[in-house]
Amino acid sequence: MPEEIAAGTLSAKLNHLFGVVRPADGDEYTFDEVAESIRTQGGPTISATYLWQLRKGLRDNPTKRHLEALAGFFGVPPAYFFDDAEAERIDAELTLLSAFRDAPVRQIALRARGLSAKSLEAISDMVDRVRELEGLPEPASDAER
Amino acid sequence: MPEEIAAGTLSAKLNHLFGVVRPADGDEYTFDEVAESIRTQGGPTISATYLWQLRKGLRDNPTKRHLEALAGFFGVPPAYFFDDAEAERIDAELTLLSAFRDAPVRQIALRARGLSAKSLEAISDMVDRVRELEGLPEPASDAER
DNA sequence: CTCGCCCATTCACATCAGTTGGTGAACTCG
DNA sequence: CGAGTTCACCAACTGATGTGAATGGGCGAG
Repeated sequence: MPEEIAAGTLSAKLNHLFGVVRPADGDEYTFDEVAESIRTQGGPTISATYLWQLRKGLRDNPTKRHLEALAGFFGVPPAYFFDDAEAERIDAELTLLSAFRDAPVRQIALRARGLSAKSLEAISDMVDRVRELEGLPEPASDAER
Repeated sequence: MPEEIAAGTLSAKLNHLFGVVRPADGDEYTFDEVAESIRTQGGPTISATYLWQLRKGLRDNPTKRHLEALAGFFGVPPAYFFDDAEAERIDAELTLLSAFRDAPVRQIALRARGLSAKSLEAISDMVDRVRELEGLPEPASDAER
């Protein structure tokens, strides 16, 4: 039985990339080839062994420069290695962004800035009550994670 | 004279983020606060000292997990630290978003979403009145351009 | 002024990211 | 069949990343 690889891990992503981006002749890139290619294309040194460790999941948590190099080689944005883990957070971000496109909401937020904690709390309560009055559902809290 | 910081470096970006995303009372986050906050919000441990080193540019090349944590704290996608173009684009939004960075304010904004125009107006008026009560100046209108 | 606190900065050190130098299995070509 | 290559895989080590504990400056309270 092949070793389990949890989805969304760096290991899984690298594995996928190796499978998908291949040299002209059909077979997967070899660890040495990738290492060599990265080095010659001006990237940082990266050992074939280390590539193997990353793909196997023995090492996760590479540094910024190595992530850049890997992303560069496989032709994906560096975000590719983060997205899944950060998907939720980015979603939250998008929710925020869409909220502030609503002009009146934005205006309120801008003006609420700098108010005392007490006042903010009062206003927050009031918004909730009005929300209830208008029959809107509980909004997704922005806390968590 | 302040030390030169080359544009586009991690140092520069962090520096910018510190300047832009601030706690409720106007001053910048302290290194301890950031470290503490990241830790309590389930992130990896990160020392105040290390944050300082990164900001100062004495260390670049943090690991994946630390990048995730930093991005998470400042509310930017991890790509912010990689792609310069992306960083600029996000910066533009960030300025506006800075109002929402203040957790309570953000909460209000999220909950105000979807309310009727009438309710929004009422709340807006209320905010203005409280603002006046607390002796805050007229906020910069977010109108136009 | 002086005590206490908070904060940036410094430095000595520990931990873990990343490398070096292997072993053997599989595959090629005499 | 061997001798030579090439590859995944392993393990012991090196050094950069990241930490903790100490230093010193700034600032408000008493």
